[in-house]
Amino acid sequence: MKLQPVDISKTASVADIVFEALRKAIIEGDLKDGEPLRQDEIARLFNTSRIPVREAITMLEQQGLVTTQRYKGAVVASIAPDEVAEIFDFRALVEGTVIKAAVERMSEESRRKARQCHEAFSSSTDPMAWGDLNRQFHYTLYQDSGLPYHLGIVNNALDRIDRYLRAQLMLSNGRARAHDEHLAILEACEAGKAELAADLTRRHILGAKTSLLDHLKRK
Amino acid sequence: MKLQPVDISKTASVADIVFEALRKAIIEGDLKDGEPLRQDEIARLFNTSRIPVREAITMLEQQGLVTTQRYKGAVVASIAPDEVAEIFDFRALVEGTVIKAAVERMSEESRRKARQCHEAFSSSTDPMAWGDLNRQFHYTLYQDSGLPYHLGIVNNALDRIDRYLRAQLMLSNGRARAHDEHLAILEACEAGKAELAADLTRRHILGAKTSLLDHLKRK
DNA sequence: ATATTGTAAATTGGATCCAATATATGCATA
DNA sequence: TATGCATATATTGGATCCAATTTACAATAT
Repeated sequence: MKLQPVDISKTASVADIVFEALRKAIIEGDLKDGEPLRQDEIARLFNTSRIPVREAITMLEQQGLVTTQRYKGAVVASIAPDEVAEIFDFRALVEGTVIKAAVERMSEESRRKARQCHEAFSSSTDPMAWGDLNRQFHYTLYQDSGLPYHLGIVNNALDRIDRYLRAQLMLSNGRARAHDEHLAILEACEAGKAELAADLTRRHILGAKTSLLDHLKRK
Repeated sequence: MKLQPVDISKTASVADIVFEALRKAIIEGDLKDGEPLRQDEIARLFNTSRIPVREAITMLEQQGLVTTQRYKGAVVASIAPDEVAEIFDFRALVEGTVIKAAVERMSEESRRKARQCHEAFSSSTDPMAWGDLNRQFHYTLYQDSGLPYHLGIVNNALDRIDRYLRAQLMLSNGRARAHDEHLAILEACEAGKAELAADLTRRHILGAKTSLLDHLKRK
């Protein structure tokens, strides 16, 4: 007998499913800043009761993706330019450290996968896919860092500003620039130059920050 | 008529109260690693139903303070030495950055309050109070950083290892050493030496890390 | 005695119901 | 018309109930 074992106790609850769906909708910008989340409406959409929906919403609140007021409900969290800037600074700090650790123990497999992501990013013509590919590229480079706690925090930070990152990529030369900078980072990783990769990553993130903030102010 | 206005819509729900109580119990070590959280039992303790308890538990899970398994329930999250080490590294990285920003804009008020905390820490004979005073001291020094996002993350990291920090303070010369290092940090802040304060803070945290890990291994 | 199976008790997940609060609507009045 | 008030409706928070699953335990077989 050969069976692929599945740990049932880790299967997703209804709340998990609702949470993931809402999270995706928020970070992809399908649910806009300040848009209210009606428990009843969501429950109907998912053919369930309000209980799992409420659970999903409290999860989202802990993640900072929605804000709730007692008896008024939850709205998609809006985020001030100041906080966007701070999160980019934070990312530069942490992701720099993470990639440095990762380069020193990066597997051949990860390098290959990263290059694949990079190529997919370059050749994709679907602006909606850019955000995913961009994120996947970075994540692949971080994977081998051996710093799961750092990675969790980085992922949460990325969730908070994903919408803006996507917007930034669609700016005039956002994607071309990302392409070039990604390539430089990738080459540093492949050459085993950890400190260089860290430096390029930091600059990559801070560059995206200024570019995005310029754009936000001009509007 | 003079009234202190209170925003009713921000008053705590039952779930918030339960959450805070459980959080406190976990970080102070009253609830031990791996100890199960029975919804029914907790609900009875707080004279409420299981619904707010469940909400509190999902909040704790998002904070990483408990882990849950479907249909099996929640237990206080245990934390491997590796992860303790990683969190200390993370703290050194972020808190160094935070205190550097804070020194450059620290108010007279905050400096005075920090010194008060330091003195209270020195003179307190209650080992249980040390943890609080230690944390309050650091937090006061970080307050003026203008980096609320960073502060939130740091607070969460502290929650995760608070138990171990308390243990570390009670080690042979843990408190004496903390006292000396705190004093050095405080003086650097008062002298406006931001980079020095950052460096001392990083070393303070990494020192606590090695001291604690040594202790964990010896056991 | 040990292992295995079946059943009862305990526990969690989800649905439904009620209470508390907020929002919208209509009416009266200046 | 604009303002204030009262009521109706909508929405969230919490309690209770039922279903799904796990855990404890007794009975049975080897």
